[in-house]
Amino acid sequence: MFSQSEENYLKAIFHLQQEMDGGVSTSSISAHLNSKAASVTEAVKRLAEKNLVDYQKYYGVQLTETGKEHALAVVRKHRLWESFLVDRLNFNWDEVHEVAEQLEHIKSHKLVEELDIFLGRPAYDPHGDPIPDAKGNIPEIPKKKLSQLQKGDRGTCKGFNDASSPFLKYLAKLQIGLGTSVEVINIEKFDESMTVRIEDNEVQLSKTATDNIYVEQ
Amino acid sequence: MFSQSEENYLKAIFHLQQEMDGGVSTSSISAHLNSKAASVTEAVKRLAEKNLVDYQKYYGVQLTETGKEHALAVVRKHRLWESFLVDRLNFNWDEVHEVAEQLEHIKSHKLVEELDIFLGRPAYDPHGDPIPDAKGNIPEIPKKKLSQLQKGDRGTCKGFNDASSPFLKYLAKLQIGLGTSVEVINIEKFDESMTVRIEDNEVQLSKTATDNIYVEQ
DNA sequence: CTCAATATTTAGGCAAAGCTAATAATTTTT
DNA sequence: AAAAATTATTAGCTTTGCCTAAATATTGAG
Ligand SMILES: [Mn+2]
Ligand SMILES: [Mn+2]
Ligand SMILES: [Mn+2]
Ligand SMILES: [Mn+2]
Repeated sequence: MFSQSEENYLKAIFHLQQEMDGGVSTSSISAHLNSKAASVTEAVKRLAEKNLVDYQKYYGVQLTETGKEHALAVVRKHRLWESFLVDRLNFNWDEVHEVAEQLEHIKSHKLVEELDIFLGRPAYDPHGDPIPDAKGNIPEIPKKKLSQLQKGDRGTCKGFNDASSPFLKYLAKLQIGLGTSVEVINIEKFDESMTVRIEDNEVQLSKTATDNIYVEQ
Repeated sequence: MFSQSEENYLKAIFHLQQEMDGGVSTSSISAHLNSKAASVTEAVKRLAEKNLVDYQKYYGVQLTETGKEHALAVVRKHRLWESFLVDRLNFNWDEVHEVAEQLEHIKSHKLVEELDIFLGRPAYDPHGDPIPDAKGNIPEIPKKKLSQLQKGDRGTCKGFNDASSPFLKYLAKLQIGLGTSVEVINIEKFDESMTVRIEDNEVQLSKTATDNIYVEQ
């Protein structure tokens, strides 16, 4: 039906439009996918041709209903496969993303459904991200970044925005994972870096790091 | 490393060279992959460039050592995934081939090894085909076609040459599966069709069918 | 409000993979 | 041993998807 490349664009646009409002810009897509802006322009033209996105020259793209449905189906597959790899095949949570990037493009309705059943219809993937159901419903949890907390606030880690292996390994080293309790001890004015308490240790986190950690207060 | 298309060619050549001796012809590859001879010629030139096959114009191709290793790795993945689909995800044996055609191209050494362990290192896939081990070793079982048996001979089904859904459904209807005992009751001279006994029933099988059923006497 | 900086699109290339039609080599038939 | 039939290769075109460099539109600073 759709090519891997097309699916990657749909997924990227889906994720980006959660963050921004209005159209998703050519440059944000190209940054997200490590490609060049010119390639993105060409790609979104093809997607618009197929009615998967609305595209206004110079003003970015937005997914159509069909485009969003398909993007959600890809996200569902990605997260189900990540769950499979961690829960059944002894992968670490920092090893699954690249493989899931490939597996998410396998086309078989039955495969997705049976995998879902086999895994016991999980609601969240190993990184704490919600898994859309077969109809594309996804629990809209209001996400708060750790960087948004104030001095003295406490919270529990609910997810991470960067699925890269280096970041996840870094978190593991600091003993930060899903469900970890954190307390903001101090925030440096000049670089917004944070001192947080995790169990009995105090650790320093850069703004870059705290921007990528989601918490629930 | 290698593209899906390249892997499909390697696998096709591997299977074809088991049957013929000497070089594998352009036309046999194109028939196997449902493509045109001209496309095959171009593809084998690219494969030869990468030292995956030896190619002599007009005289077909043969896999190099590297080419064979890679082909076996793809066959290993195909058969492991088929086993996974049938053993763990409730697929029927006639539904798995198309999906495995996609899954066999997923690139992750760890994934293959963990899947193998998860499945209990199976030796055969759901169709009775042997699964190569991580080093590419594959038990060379001497295959005999049902069509090669004589009147009065008995045998046990060990595998099938055609993995297509229609053929496998046909076999299921006749109650023929792996391990089924058959006895040759009669062979028609003019079309080589066979009457065989399966349990207490006698069924008629065309030469086309008996050519695709492997037995052990 | 104008001009420079930034973002985006267009133009022009390239490689992979496929196709059809034309050509050339091999094999089979007379 | 030719001629005919079959098989394989080459030539020329197409689409997808990506790139760089050039052109153009938008935006933001003064
Ligand atoms: Mn991921
Ligand atoms: Mn994830
Ligand atoms: Mn198969
Ligand atoms: Mn099989």
